[in-house]
Amino acid sequence: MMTIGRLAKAAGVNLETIRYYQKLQLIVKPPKPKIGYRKYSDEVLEQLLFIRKAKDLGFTLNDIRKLLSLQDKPDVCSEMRAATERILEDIRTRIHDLQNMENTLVGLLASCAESPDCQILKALQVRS
Amino acid sequence: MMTIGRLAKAAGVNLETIRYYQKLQLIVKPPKPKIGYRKYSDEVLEQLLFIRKAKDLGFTLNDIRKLLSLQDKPDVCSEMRAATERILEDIRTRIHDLQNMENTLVGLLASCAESPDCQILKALQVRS
DNA sequence: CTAAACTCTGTACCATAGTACAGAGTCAAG
DNA sequence: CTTGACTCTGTACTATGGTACAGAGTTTAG
Repeated sequence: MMTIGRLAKAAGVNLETIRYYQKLQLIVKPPKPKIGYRKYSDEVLEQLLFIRKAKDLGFTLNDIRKLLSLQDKPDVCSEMRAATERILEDIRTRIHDLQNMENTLVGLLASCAESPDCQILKALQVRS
Repeated sequence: MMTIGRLAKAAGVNLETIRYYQKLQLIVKPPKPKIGYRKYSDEVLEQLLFIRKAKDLGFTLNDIRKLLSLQDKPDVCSEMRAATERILEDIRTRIHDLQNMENTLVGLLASCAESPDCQILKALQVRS
């Protein structure tokens, strides 16, 4: 059991971020004793580390809230797979969009090298 | 010359978006006559269409402000190339990061298919 | 026992890219 | 000449993911 400052250090996140996650219902806010500070268990620490890992994998906080809620359900695995597949789909779409942009920009740079006029500017301009 | 409502329709953007771009100094806010409404030229319309195209290519509004300011400079082409190359770099980094996420998620889904336990959950959890 | 360090609560602020709305002024059609 | 549509100004709100800070209460080390 620890106070919020130690929890933040242990999890490697900003103290304010923990309060923010509490507001978003990602983690539970332990009841405040009449006198003294809230106490946090190792379970909350593990949840914070879970959140960090999931974030690194591209899950949004909204995704993560769902993932955390799934952990208590009986059919965890299939729901987890579904959530993961949805996120994978999304990541692939983003990659595809970015590759389209990449190709367009590469084409613009190539045409720019061949001509004295600024082809990039021309491509963006309506009157040209 | 047209009023802001017609300009918005012609450019295919929300009227409030035009005011927002004015606030960000992306486009010039014409002086308000003592009586009557502001008048917008075709030049502003072209700038709005320019902004839309540049946004589709992945330029941020901040990038676009710089691009618009470059149009008046003598050495447009080289500055335009530099800006474009910078954005291309950025897009490639983003693609790379997303591909890493994609690989990790694909690996998780594959391991999940082989085991009755939820490998995705295990991968995210600290205690496991 | 006192003072520094920490916590609690509430609120405001950052970037990004807008959207919405109130209240006052103005324009245009019937 | 009135009424509905449009514009102007300023401010607040949306989502996302936080960060910062004031002022009050609490804990802990010296």
